[in-house]
Amino acid sequence: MLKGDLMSLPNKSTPDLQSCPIRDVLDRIGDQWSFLILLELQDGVRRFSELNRAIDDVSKQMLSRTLKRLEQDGFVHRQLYPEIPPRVEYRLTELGRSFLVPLNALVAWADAHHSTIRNCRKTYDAAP
Amino acid sequence: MLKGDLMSLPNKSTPDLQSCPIRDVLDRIGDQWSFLILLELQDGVRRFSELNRAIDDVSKQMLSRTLKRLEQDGFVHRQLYPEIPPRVEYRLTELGRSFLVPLNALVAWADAHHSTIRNCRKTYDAAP
DNA sequence: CGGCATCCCCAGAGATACTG
DNA sequence: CAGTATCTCTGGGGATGCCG
Repeated sequence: MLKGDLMSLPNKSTPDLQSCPIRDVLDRIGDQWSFLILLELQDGVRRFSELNRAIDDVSKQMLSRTLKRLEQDGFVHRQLYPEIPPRVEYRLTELGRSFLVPLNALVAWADAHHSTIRNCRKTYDAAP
Repeated sequence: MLKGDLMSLPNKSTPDLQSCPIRDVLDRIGDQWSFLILLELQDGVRRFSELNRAIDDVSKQMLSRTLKRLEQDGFVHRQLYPEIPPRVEYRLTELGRSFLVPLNALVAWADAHHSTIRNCRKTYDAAP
């Protein structure tokens, strides 16, 4: 039952975080914006400003940084049209699309269990 | 295709992060330790010190804080045995176990695509 | 329009020490 | 053993402004 995968989690004797797949991946896309961008791109191509508007509480600074990292890791493809004014389009790569599967599973789980979690918090906080 | 779920992602007009399930959930378990703890607990009951040893680069400070949050959110059950010296056992709740499904999907994905990602980074960084 | 550079600031992680 | 308390400090994110 994923024993093999878990064995590749050994924090023991592997001070290098990069060597642990899940830690390496989550350190990159576990931030506040990455997954929102990926979800936004799942419907197709988006321009920078479109993403900025779609995720309305992200600054263009963070959007820029996050997109660059996603591009760097191969989740996203960046296409520049050298027009004036410049136009840039972002789309998911094959890798990025494949990531949508586990990501959407997570979204579905969160959606299904959110109210339960919120109730747990209330109960917990109500206790002395 | 999960359109319904995506519509519940609207950052627009919902300044309250709590109201977005996936953001709320990921803000809590998207940190560096939560998912490692959950994975460690999937094999059964663990004592505090066992977790501390299993995840060898977590401080007991952070382990304690993270466990408390996981308990608060209902992922983990904490059982105190009032002995001397004290003994505390942690185990997954039903909710916690259900979360293992999407989590393990993510682990499997990371495991399968980690080398691809690392190659992408190299290629990207090599480019001028 | 897209995106860096710069400055600032604070939540959060580490270190250390103490307690039931 | 299983935490909590306090302090410190850093790095990641916001705000602002400039550039091609």
